[in-house]
Amino acid sequence: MAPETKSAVPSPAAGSSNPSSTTAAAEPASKPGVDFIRARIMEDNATGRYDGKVHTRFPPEPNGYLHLGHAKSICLNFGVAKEFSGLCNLRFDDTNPTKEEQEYVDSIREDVHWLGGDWQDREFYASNYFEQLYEYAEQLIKMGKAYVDDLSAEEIREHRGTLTEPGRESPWRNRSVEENLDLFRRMRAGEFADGERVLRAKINMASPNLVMRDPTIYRIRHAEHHRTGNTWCIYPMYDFTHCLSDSIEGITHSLCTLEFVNNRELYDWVLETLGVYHPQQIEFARLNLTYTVLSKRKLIQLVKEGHVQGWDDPRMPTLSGLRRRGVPPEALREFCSRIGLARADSTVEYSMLEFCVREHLNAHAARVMAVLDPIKVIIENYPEGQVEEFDMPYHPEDESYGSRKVPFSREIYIERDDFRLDPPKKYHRLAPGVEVRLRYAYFITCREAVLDENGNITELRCVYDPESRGGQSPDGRKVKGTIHWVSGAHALPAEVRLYEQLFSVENPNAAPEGQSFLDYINPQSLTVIEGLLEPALAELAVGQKVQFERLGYFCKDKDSTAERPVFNRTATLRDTWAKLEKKG
RNA sequence: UGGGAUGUAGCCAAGUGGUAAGGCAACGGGUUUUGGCUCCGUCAUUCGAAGGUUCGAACCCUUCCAUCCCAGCCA
Repeated sequence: MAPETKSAVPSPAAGSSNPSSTTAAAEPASKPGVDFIRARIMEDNATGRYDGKVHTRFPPEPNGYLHLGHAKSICLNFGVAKEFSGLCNLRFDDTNPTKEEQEYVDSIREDVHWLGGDWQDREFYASNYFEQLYEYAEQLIKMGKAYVDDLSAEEIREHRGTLTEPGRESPWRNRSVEENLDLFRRMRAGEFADGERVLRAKINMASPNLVMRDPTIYRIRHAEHHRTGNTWCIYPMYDFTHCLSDSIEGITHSLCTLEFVNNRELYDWVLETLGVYHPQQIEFARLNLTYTVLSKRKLIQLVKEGHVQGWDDPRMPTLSGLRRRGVPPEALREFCSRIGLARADSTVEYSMLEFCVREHLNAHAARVMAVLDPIKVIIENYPEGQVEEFDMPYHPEDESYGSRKVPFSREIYIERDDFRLDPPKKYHRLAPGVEVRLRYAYFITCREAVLDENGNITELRCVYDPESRGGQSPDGRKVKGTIHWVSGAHALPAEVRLYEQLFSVENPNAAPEGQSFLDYINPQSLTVIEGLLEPALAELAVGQKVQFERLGYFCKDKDSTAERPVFNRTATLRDTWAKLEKKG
């Protein structure tokens, strides 16, 4: 980008030779130490296990939108693959037709790509393997390692035993191979209704690990699958499908979250019993974040019950929500890198995410001026009808961002919070008799505040110092405050959406008996206001990110129209004055 | 009360027998035409607890405590 004056607001994407979508999910700015998974991969490479190959996969079920928790997994799986010159597949774990939809697979593809995951041509579906999986199931039956059970779901539960007592064997457990085969084939042929029979692995009803007490591996579901339509009426369960999908794809390291530790024994049993290629499952702690919920069930509820305006509501921790909010994918990758990877349950503070967002945007967002809570200022000694233009840089630390012209006139608007009739100690902004700098424009001194009958300030009368043009001190005198402004005659009205945490407590998941996380929804999570923007902002593209000086980072929303732009507040700037004032 | 997993600062997290990295947050200060950024400084005599082994223990042993996961024909 040429360092010249221009009118179009530069965007980080346009100013970078590396569009985010093509950089791998693997290049955070900070270099973390080696975590236990990478350590293990290095060890496997050293010992020649898997022939030095690294092949991972990101395996979402298309039953909802991806969120921050998935971001951790995406960065891990695609990151590890990239770091070790390996591959990472995108695999849809679509074995439950009643919960899955095409809309979700579309959003997942978009979100993974946006975050930087590149699966090239390796987009797979567990449903692609249905025939092969069926063959494996028959093989298990022939080995005497699986049987068709006529027990109802409830009866199976009763037979399973409890945490402390062993289970009991089903009366159908010892059917002949021939009978099992016949029954299983008839299950496939659609001769039975949903729930009438299941196929179970024959393992050990007394195992202390409940997962091993003859787990169901196929159930009957007369339902239309979003990919296979009505060709199947029996569907394999997760525990049977996942390990075999990993095996079929030649996965080396099957990374998943801690709640699957118990399932690993079954993962290994299936592959060992069938005698097929055996990847290793490694578990890590899932992500928890303060002030938010990251469970699919809860996110679905927020959407379906209308507590938010959709999966991409900017308050949602979904990737589409964060994207719309203005969070750059680079910030998310940096976040995932900074939170580390371990096996201890943990809850990361939201401030960690905010830091990553600000860190990236500070370096990559153009600075512009907007007044969100305007109060009119008349500059009494400025000639009526006169308009000047000030050249203002788009970025204080990066000349390549160029600059734009900003009009100035007799009537301007400043932030209501930048004036006090009776300023507290250490208040550096405007007050009666006090001089401040209008950023890149002039020094002004407040002469008088005009109040209405209720005592509300309606306008400020000020005078300016013509010698201070550009905001330079004419005689070396200092002003303590510099405030932003917008010319009244040139201001561009806009809808601005100010977001706060969706929940007002650190852990909305910890609702006591009889209450729910919904009771903690922050009623002020969204405030819509009318703001005034400097005219250069008329040309922003949807999705473009800027800093409104002294206020925060904002992103132009897709709801914008030609007449009326809409902005989402991505994050505020750090505000040490607010902190100071609060302390008194 | 069965099995599994995990406990290092307010929050993440290194550390794997030689005397507690780093980051976030917080706090103090310098700088500043964003009360932003940035820079400098402070922040664990102690690693869930108690015993033991050792010249030496967050790391090894024993016991105890706490938290999380598992009784779907969900993933």
